[in-house]
Amino acid sequence: MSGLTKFLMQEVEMPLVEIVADMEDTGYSVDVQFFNDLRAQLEPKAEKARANIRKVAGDDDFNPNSDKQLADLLYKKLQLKVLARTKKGSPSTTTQTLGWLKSKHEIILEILSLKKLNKIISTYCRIPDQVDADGRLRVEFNQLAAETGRFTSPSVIQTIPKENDEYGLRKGFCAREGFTIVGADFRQQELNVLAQVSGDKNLLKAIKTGLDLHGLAAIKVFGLDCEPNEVEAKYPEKRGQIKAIQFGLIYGKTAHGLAASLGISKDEAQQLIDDYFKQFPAISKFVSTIHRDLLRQGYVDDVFGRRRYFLVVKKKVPRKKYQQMTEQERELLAKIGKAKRAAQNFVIQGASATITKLAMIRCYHHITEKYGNDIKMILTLHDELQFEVRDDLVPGFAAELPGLMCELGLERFAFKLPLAVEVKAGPSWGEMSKWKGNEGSKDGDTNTVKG
DNA sequence: GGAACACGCGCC
DNA sequence: AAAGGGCGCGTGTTCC
Repeated sequence: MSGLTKFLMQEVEMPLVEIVADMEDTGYSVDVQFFNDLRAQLEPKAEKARANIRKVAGDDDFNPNSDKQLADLLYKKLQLKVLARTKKGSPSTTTQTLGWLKSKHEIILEILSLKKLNKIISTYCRIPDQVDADGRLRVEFNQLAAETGRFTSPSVIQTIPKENDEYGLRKGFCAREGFTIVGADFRQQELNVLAQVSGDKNLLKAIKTGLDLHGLAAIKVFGLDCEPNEVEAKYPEKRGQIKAIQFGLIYGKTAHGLAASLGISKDEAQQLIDDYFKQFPAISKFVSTIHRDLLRQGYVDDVFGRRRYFLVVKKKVPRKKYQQMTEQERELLAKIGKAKRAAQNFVIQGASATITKLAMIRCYHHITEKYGNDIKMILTLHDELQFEVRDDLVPGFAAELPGLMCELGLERFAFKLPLAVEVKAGPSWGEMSKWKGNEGSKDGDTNTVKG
């Protein structure tokens, strides 16, 4: 297997094999009635929306699922302004674009509603067909599909709308009689990883305080005069800008992209980034080191030794002005830009994925030794694990989880601070609430364990 | 008729 | 000049 060191192979991926097999075997208990009722409720709605759209299109065979037909309706028949295009140049029909257009014609809302209904009907209302006779849904968790080392799983798991979605789909995934779902997610896992692998003292200090990270960074960058936890209320736009920068670091966002998403000029966005890097110099250095290594080597390694190759960067870029480049040369330049962003993301996402995998191993062995089949791991989702726990064991296990997930022996990989997790429990995936097991400790430090 | 591709959606 | 990483999958379109 390429890109895997001895450590990753022997201490991470191989030990996970039996764990994944067990988790796949166990499955997730599903409320079949919930999804069947939902289908009965949503299908007439979708049918009505479809009929209304066809009336406006003036065509009984009009297919709203076809982006081509949709574009013809919006931009030819209704003469709406083309605000965005697809990669290949067709007029865009995405939810975002429709959102910009929704005041221009009443049918837009109907189209948006139908898109959502179709997705739920075709993806989630089909769950009952896949549920086994014992009422459990068993899916594959693919351990090595993602370049970054993350798990992948089918869309019903990986893209299920969040609990505040109007249809409450996560409520359909529940614990069986006498059991409770207990979940734990690493708090701001990727930002935490970024702080630790870059070694930025200021960001580490911010994490150590356990306060609002974006708020604290905003205070530093803008020199605000308030407490970190007050920033959200007092300077929401400033906090939003910092949040965009900090997530942009994880995704490799450029000044141009930041400008677009914040609605400011490119110069202002660049100034914001410069100001941020001034306060967090080690992060600045970290990012440029990644880019340098990528261009020199054609690959980058994360802190655990996971490697990702980007061989396109080894190709020669002609020293020409953009206007004088051929189509191919421009494409090459774009690909190298993409590789830089992906490499920057890889070292963070990859390390985060390994941490979650190590936590799974730790939890699994503890559970099997101590609880047998009374607690089962049932789900892994990027920065989160879920368990089905016999009701009477919930308090004890919830108290153990932070230690299990955060004491991973990461010191030898440059992790100086303990990670933190938040534990939740409830009757279903959609109805978990924060587990308050650490009465008395101050909010930000709850569930934090020395690692 | 089916494979391969493009697009779009929603999650972390 | 382009301009946010990683996915899975449903649907439509294109091509053989």
